[in-house]
Amino acid sequence: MTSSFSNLSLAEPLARAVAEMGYESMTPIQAQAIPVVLTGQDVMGAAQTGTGKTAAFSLPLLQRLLQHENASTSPARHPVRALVLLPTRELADQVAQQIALYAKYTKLRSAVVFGGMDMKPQTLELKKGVEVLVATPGRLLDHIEAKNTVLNQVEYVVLDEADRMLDIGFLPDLQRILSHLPKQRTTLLFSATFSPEIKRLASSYLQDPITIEVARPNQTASTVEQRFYAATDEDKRRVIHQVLKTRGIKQAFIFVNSKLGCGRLARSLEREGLKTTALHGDKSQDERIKALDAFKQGEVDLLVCTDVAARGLDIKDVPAVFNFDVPFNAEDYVHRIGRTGRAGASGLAVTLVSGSDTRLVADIEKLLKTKLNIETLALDEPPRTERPASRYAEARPEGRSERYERPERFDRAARSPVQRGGFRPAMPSRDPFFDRPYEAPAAGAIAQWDSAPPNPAARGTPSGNIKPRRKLAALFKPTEPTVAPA
DNA sequence: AAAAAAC
Repeated sequence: MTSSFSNLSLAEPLARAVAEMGYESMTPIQAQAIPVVLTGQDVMGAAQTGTGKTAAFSLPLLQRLLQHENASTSPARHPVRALVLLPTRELADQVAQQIALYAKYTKLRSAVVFGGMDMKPQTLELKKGVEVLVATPGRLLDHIEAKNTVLNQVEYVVLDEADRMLDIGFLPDLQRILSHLPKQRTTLLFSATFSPEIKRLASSYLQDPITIEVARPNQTASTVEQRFYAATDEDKRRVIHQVLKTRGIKQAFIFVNSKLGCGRLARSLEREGLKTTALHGDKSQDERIKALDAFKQGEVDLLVCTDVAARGLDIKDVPAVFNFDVPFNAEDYVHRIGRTGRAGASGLAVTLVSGSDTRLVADIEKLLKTKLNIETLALDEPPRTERPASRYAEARPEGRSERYERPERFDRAARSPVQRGGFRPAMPSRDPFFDRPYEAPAAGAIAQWDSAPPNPAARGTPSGNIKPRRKLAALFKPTEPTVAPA
């Protein structure tokens, strides 16, 4: 059985677009999903991203839209007939661009709506009418409420990254959207991971679904080398430096668990001489686009990001992924490291494990059904650096006061930084990072606590800016063994 | 312990 696109008997405009894009043989997910989607049945598909999933559902979807005219409306109107929902703006954009390419020789119109952008251009497009609408949930609900679009003619719904769309954070929005759709419709769910709960929940949205599993669900690509290194929070950056150096890695994603930590880590790494940018959901859409672009263009080497970038982003040839923080959900681990080793390329995934993360690693072991070995990396002695006497001594012109050093001030009314007639000082790192003498951990040791201040009284700061760490005494108290009731 | 998605 040859699985080539030319055997599919796609409608001429679709076949032309596919040929033009250089597609010849189908990927496994395409070979399996396309015939099923063409029948119009519901689908639950487990497939790694980067395997041609978007084409796998959108080509047969477009084919069906072309085959079956919508009888209930005049051809002059363009009701939304297919709705594709995604959990992040970047993904929505990416999928919409692909669909637009596939549909470019058809008369079908497509559009994408997501937040962080002006409503008006989106509204205009929706009012002109589109057959295929790609969206993130929040903004779509906005448009529904503003009556910019009506979804009562929708024949096909696709939930991409379905496990995320069905998770508790998205579910209310999703249910509201689905309540606007006809009950009689085809529903397609795709994800690389399906937890048992999500599977159960998903099946309540599907009618007699066909299950497609091209790779075992919840699996990682075999081309990705997975490493787990024990490291305290302090040592984590040093491990990153060293792995980048010894492996000769040029570019990497570095995942963290919080937006705050994301900005902080990016700044630290930048100070340490690595070209770094940060990507997280508190950045403006403009900044998000710029960060991703800079990474794609190779202008920066490291993209420090939250799970906003964990799923589906199609960036070619990312040689490595670091988990600076172990993800809270084991499923997210699978998605994160799926950013590397795509389409058969080899990749490296390094997860940095501190003492409090062992539980999370155990969760990953359970999900992957694999024993994971936590190693200790012998770190090189860090180079000693010469410090100027004062932090800004080199940059401060003679006779200028220390107060002159802040280069810009923020104008609240104008919502923008105001340049002062100053200079941007060269900022030597104050970070003890490079200067700290290194103590090699015992083989197999896991850091017991991350940089706990030696003196409990020193926790917090007078300004109260820094929250005290967890109550250390409680952590070290021996726990009573629990006895099962008789 | 968090992130994402609307203004």
